[in-house]
Amino acid sequence: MTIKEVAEKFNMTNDTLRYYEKVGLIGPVKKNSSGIRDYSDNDLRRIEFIKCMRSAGLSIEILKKYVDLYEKGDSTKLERQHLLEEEQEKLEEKIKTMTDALDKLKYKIELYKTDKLDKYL
Amino acid sequence: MTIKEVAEKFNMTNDTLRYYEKVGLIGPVKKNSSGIRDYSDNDLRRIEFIKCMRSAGLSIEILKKYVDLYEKGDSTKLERQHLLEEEQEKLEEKIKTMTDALDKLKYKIELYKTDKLDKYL
DNA sequence: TATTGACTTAGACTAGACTCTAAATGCTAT
DNA sequence: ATAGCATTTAGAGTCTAGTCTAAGTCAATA
Repeated sequence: MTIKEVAEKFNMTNDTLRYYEKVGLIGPVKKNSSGIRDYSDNDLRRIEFIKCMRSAGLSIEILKKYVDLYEKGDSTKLERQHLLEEEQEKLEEKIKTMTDALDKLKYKIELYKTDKLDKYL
Repeated sequence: MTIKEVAEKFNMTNDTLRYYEKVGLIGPVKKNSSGIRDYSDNDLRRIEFIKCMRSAGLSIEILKKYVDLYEKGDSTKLERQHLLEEEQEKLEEKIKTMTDALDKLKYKIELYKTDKLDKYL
């Protein structure tokens, strides 16, 4: 699969794909005889995972750490699990924060709708 | 209230408070005779709102737009409501995205825990 | 064969949101 | 009154995560 096809499939840019490869989140992707990337199914699986985690706000740094551990082999399984568990906690907290803000936002909108808005911002 | 007290109360830095004031999210905050900020209750209310919305990911740009509309008076009520409704939608989508990612993360952790991990990242 | 368009690289640039620095002034305690 | 810490300003610097540019290569088409 070409970079363009992958980019379209996952709704991201060619630049971002090359950038992820450069920082070591994916690949190195195989190139054909004339130097053009040809993404494998395994590459696609990784990209999907990375994309999903990035969209949830996991940093490139933490994902890189996870990928590096994975590359080191089975001996890092427990460490990888712990890393993911930490990110799970952070994510749960973030979702909680956002849900609280959403509730406040909804309440304020309700004040607008019922014209019970007070004099403050 | 001094900038330091406000910063502590809301767990942010003096710099951030001055920055928010510079870009027009709050204030201008009153200064005492020797030029030092003295935050009013109204300032605090604003800061709390801004802080909450920022923590949910609303951009400074959009919050500035909201504040500017507020400053223009009652004639902008409907526009403000619409702005908030749009942000509500975005926020709901973001929470959904994050919840989906969280589910995948939990599933992967479960694979680690039960040692059913497949050979992929 | 010439052009067009996709791909490649290295490296510069950008946006957003702070965060820090320097130099000046002010407040408090000794 | 002097030290030592907090505050002020303008403006520079930082960090993250891309995004863009320039210069070059390659394959397919007119």
